[in-house]
This record gives sequence, structure tokens and C-alpha cells, in this order.
Amino acid sequence: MLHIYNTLTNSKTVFTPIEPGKIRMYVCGVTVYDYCHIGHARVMVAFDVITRYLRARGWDVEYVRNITDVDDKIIRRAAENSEPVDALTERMIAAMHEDEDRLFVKRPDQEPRATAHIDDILAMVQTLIDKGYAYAASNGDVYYRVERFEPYGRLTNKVVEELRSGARVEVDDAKESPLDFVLWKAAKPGEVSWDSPWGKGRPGWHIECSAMSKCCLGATFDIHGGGPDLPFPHHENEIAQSEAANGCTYVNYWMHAGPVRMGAEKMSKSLGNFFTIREVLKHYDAEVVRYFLSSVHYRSYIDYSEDGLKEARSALERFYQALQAAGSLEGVEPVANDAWESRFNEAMDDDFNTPRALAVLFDLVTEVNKAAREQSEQTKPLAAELKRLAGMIGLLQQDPDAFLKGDAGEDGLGADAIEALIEQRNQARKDRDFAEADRIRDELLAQGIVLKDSREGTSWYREQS
RNA sequence: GGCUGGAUGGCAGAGUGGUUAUGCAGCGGACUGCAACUCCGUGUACGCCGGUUCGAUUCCGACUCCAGCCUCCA
Repeated sequence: MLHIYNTLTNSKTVFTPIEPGKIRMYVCGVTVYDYCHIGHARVMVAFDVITRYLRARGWDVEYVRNITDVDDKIIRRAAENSEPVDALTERMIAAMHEDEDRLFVKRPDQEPRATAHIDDILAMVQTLIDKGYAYAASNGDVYYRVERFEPYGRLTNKVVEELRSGARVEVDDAKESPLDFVLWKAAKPGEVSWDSPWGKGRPGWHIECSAMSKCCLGATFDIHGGGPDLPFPHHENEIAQSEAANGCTYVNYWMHAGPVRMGAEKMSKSLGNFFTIREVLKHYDAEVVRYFLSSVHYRSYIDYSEDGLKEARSALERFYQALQAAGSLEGVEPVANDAWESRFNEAMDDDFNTPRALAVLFDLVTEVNKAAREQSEQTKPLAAELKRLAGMIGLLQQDPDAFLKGDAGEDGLGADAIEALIEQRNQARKDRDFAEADRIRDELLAQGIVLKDSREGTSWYREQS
């Protein structure tokens, strides 16, 4: 039975869908003013793992992840670059898709953009005004009246009185209360804007998610996910908007990924201590990054480190070496109803415990290797099962040779040159000139190429540089 | 200060009221011309102090330390 940790209750509970067999899930996506960093990658990978697994278990998942394509940072960045806002956002969206594709992250079913849902947003703001939960201020902004929404703070256990006393002094005194947040922001001259009953402006950040999730999934849906910095205020505000406007429960299960840390601090844009996905992918195979992010439970923090990535590489080498040794799995029927499958599912059903699931795969790979050593005919079925289970969380789907041999890089040795040297070495071995054979092997090793002699011949793989 | 979560062997990281994952690294052995891969074997781990218990790393309480959020941030 599937259990999910719900931020709303701070506890792991049995998952019960609204509609049997169906899961409607909305995840907060990226504000597209810059390249995605490893923190973004974590959320993308985590929810990709989750949707892949749920679908593999037979759930019909409708996965929506939004794109915030208008906000202060975007407007500022576009101005700095002297380019139109939409040119910047289109560029960054394309880059994001490229990053995702490389990380084996499948696209969500829907990727709604804020600028394409202005009408939905305006309608919801109007409803909130009509119901007394929002007001148009003298400066042209529209604000949400936080203290009007009685359950405010329920998601993150905030007490409104304490928030008020701790609130920073607002420069902007157009608000009735410093806690109020903006639903519709009046445009300054020259800024991108849309017409509204309250004048030209653009949506506030929180309202887009309320409007778009309702549009894509309905007023109440099963799972809402996001990064570690979103529960407050973003998700708290979404609840306030949606429940006030729709008069019903917004979301049943709230899921939040943990932070990626650099040293002892969170990796974040504002601290400037981040690596973009594309920077990291220059040095590490994309699946290595994906594995690294999956090797820790999605709710825990994960420390970004070179050592961590290297270890991920070593772990994947073990898997792929076993698959490589097993040979082609085309048309091979995986072993069925095995203990590994049930242990794997049990781990994943327990709030998507990927480290535990990976441990099962390691037990299985040992079995594959044992079978291969004994030349058992179970080798291929076991290897096929390994690949099948790993595939449920989006791992081990590459060709083993492609993964192990990797790219030559800028000045690395090409495959042809390597094969030629191996040929020379094998001739030397045949002549029992082991000094020459070892010299060639050392020469290749200096280039990061490791050789493996076996009954079938010599294979090779490229070490992570 | 408030709200969440955490502290596990050299490192990473699960989990459990008693038999103590998994990976990486290390060590011993097998295999190999030698290696690599692989297999077998190997480790005085559970922050600190109390309590409950026949028994606690696991449950309860205090303490110390760490992180996230409380402001835009995944």
C-alpha cells in the first residue's frame, strides 16, 4: 500500500486518491529568468521518479508543472540583457527542456505558463474580491486579505498573530496589513502588462498556481509538490487563495523535496553558491547526476560534492558492467514475481524510498554477477529484471557500452584508437611479451581507459575524469 | 525567538525494541601472465544524559549541535 509523507499533517499516511486509480498532481516549476541549477534538478528528478514509479504500478497520473514566465526578476533580467521578456523566457524554457531531457526527466503532461492564463487569474482575483478576501488598493495593486482567511498558516504551523508581530515594516503602506500579499501587481511605465478591471498590471506569483492548477486539474486534486522553500509563503498563500475562492479543500497531499546543500548551506540563487545543471553535465554523465540525486531520500537534504558524484559513477559502473557482461537482453523475459520486485515495490511504496530501492537493485546485481560467473541461463532473465526494476525509476536504460565507454571529450582518445591499441596489446600477449602488453595498458590507463580481459576478449571502459 | 526536520561504522546512506541494510573506500582469499571486472570473507556504527523495558541505536523526556522555512529563491 502506498504511503506518502504529507507536509500538511507532518506524517506519513496511506495514499487515497480522489478518483480510484487516478492521481492528479501539480508541482511548482521554475521561474524562467536563468539556467536551472542542481536544486531545480532535484525537484525535477524527484517528481519524475515519482510519476514513473506510480505509472509503472498502474496509476493513471496527470502530472502538471507550471512555468512562471512573468515576474520581477524576469523583467529585470530582460532589461539588463536589453531583450524582450518573451525572448528571455523562451530561451530559458528551451534550456530547461534541454537540461531535463539530458537528465532523463520526462516532460509533465501539461506545462501551463502564467502568461497564457491571465484570464483565469483575473477571474479568480475577481472572485476573491467579490467574496471579500481581496481588495484593490490605492496604488493599483490588488491584495489578499490574509487575516480574513481563518485557517491561514495551517500548512506550516504559523500563527497569524506571530507573523504580524514579526513582519518587517512595509515600505508600501497601501496594504491593510503587512501580511497581505499581492494578487495583481500594477505595471510601472514600460513594463509588460495586461488590462484588468484594476488597471494595467501582471499577476502576483502565488495566484498563477491557484488559477492554473484549477484550470488543469480542478478545484481539488491529490498531490501538490515543490521545492523546500515553497511551503511558506507560497503554498500557504495558494491554499488561502484557492480555498477562499473555490470553497473547497485545495489539495489532499503536500509533498516537498529537501534542499541541495553546498558545504553547510543551501544551494540557492540568492546565496550565489549554485551550479547550473549544464555546468555539472560538462563534467559528469547525466545519469550519474540523476543517480546521485536519487541516492538520498527526496525529503532529506543532499550535500552536493565531487565525491558524491564520483561515488554515484562507481555505483552505476557496477550496474552497467553487470548488464554489459549479460549481453543483449533483447526479447529476454525478466524473471517474474521475484523477491526483488516485492522488496523494491515495498521500498518505493514507503514514501518513495529510493535509497532502499537501490539497495534491492544492488542485491539483484550481485545475483546477476553470480549467475554470469556460473554461466547460468538465469543470467539474462535476472539482468532483464534488474533493468526493468531500475527502469521504473528511470535508471539503467542506456546501452551499457555507451555508458561505460562514454564520450572521448575534447582531447580524449577515440574508440578507434583505443581498439587499435587493444589489438596491439593482444598481439603482444599472444607473443607473451607481457612487458609490451602492460606498457600499452598503462598508456591507455593514463588516458582514463581501463581494460578488462575475459574469455570473450578484451573490453574497456572510460573512468570518470 | 517560532515552525519543520535531522545527528548511524573511514565516507555516503537505509532501517529496526533483541538476529544490526546497501554502496564507495580498506583488508584477506579465489579468478588473472599481471591487472581490471567478478565472487567469497572481513569492520569495536547508531550525538549526550536520564526514563520505560528482561533487553533501546530503535519508544519517552531533557540537553547539545546541525540544516530548512519564517524575505525573492526548487
